Amino acid sequence: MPEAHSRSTSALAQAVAAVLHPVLPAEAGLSLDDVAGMLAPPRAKNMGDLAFGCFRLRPAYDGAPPPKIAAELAEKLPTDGVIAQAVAAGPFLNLTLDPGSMAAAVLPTLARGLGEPVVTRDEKVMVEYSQPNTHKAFHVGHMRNVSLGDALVRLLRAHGHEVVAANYLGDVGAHIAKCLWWFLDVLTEEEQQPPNDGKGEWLGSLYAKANNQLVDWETSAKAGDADAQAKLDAAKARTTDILLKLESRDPELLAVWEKTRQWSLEEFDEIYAWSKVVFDRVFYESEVDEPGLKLVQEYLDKGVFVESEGAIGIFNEEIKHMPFFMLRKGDGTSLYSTKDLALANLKFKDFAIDRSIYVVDMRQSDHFKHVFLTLKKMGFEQAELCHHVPYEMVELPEGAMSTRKGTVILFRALRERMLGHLQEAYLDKYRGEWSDAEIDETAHALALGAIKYGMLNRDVNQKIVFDLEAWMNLEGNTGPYIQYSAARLGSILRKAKEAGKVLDPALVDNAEALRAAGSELVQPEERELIGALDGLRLAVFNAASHLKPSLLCTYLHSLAKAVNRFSTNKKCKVIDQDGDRLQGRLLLVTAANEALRWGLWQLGIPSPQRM
RNA sequence: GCUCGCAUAGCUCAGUCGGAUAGAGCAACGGUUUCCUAAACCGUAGGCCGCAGGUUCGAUUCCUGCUGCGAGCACCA
Repeated sequence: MPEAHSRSTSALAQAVAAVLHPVLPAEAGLSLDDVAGMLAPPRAKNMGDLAFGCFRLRPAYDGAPPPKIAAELAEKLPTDGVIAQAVAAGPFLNLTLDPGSMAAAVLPTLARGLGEPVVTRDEKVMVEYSQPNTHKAFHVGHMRNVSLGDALVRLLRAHGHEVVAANYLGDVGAHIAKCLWWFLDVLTEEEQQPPNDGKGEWLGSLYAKANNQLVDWETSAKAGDADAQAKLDAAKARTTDILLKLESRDPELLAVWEKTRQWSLEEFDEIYAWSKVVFDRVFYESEVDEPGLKLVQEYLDKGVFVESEGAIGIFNEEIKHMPFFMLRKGDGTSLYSTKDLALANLKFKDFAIDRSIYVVDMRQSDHFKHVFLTLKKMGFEQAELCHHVPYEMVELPEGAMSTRKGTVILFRALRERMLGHLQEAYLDKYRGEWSDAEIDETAHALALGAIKYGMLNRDVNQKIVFDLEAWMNLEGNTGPYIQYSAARLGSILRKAKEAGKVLDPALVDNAEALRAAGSELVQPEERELIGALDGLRLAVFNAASHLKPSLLCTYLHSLAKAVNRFSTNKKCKVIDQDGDRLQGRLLLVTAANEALRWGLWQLGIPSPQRM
């Protein structure tokens, strides 16, 4: 029976609910799942494994106070199965569970391996993310979007959806015109040669120079500088000329555009490969600019769109503070908005999706409200199925990133600095002992852990202040901390195997043996770890259904803490055990190792075997 | 001005459906290694959950108003 790796209730809660539910009065009207959903870990560890709040039972008990209900339930509850002890504590019923039952309920599914996602839901979802512009630099800010979009793709798949991961590259538009203006009119033929390495970044620097020059001229012109005004006007005329030629596919310009665009695309491919991000479909703005303009003309003729100050657009009065949504510029060229109309159409037509998610920063919230509203007014009913996932910006300690001020951290510099630091601080000590390839691979995995976890471990509507030094510290609540706790578990399994001690593969399917092995897991750290592992599916469920990977981050950090408490405690050693206790601990370590690695991978973070 | 977001420990942040004594990380102080990885673990200290009302048996959580910070608001994407 295929099953998505996410559930709204945990395995332990379900096992307990099966015993608790029959004891509750039918008048309470609670289903088995309701009861399971009301069970949660108690406030403090010494209160037991699960707690049941009796507040909602009040009406069924003629309004009796919850503490009295809890006391009554504690009396009635059978304690010879999964529930070993039931104690009323105020309005709560605190339950201590039988170790063998806990282990049997939680560990086998994890120890078997969670594997690849299975489609269990009807809703097919497209997640569009990344959307970098060609001819512009790729920097840390873009990494938040990539990390977030990729994690959402993975989480929705784990949640049981069929997902189309889509990218949408900005390969046409005003920024291209500015870059090509600089490239063609300012650079000499000799200067037009890009470096062998980092062609895309080099192109981005040309765009930055062009843009800075235009801003400078504009500033001077406003201050009354006639010369600057003349230069600005000329440049603007030229960029418009380039833009028009680009949209009409002028052969000469097209050749330059194709050549330079390719430099950026190659760099993006390299970045995505390093980031372990894969797209099922890449859309290009260049494939929707013409269809977009056609749509604008069509709906202008139909009277849905109107002309205003030379531009074409629509007045969406629903958005009071800025009702006019421009769809075609006065010079006849297209805008981001123009292309978004055609793109939405294309997505639904080509992929038969049921839901379309746009991962784009929060500043575009009004834009997408306009897009979806406009689509609806055009009679495109599927606009209802479009959904913008906004997120806050990434800033530097000294303030917002600015290409102009040169304060951006470009991707390549970020990568090199992280890899260099990780090797020097943690991995160089293994030189000679490990192969260079393994050291490189481990540094790569840790760098991904640091940057992705850093970007994801924060609610989407919180700003991130990116402090490279702090993130490279790798202490505390970080990706590498979680990777480290998994590596330790891997190390335990590896050393146990060397000592000839392995998990009996038949154990996970043998109820009797499971109970016997599980009953040995009585140390507080072991019980706590089983309880923590029980939360994995719920964490994935919440992260996927709320589209918030940060929820999984928070869970994995608490799981890693439980793992490290177990690994550190000498009373929980594995290798010096035998028999049922050895099997119980091997089962626990195997399950925890799988949970951590699988959980991290749902965030796009690989786990090194050792570190 | 209008719209949206944020405000919780010294700093950076969690806090599921409104429920027990509001939790982590960093920084500070003290402790743990005859080592299944000290990138770890344990302990101490640290709080007007921005302010004022409202709803509720119960509010950090929901509602209203206010204050502070940030972002967006016509030819950029």
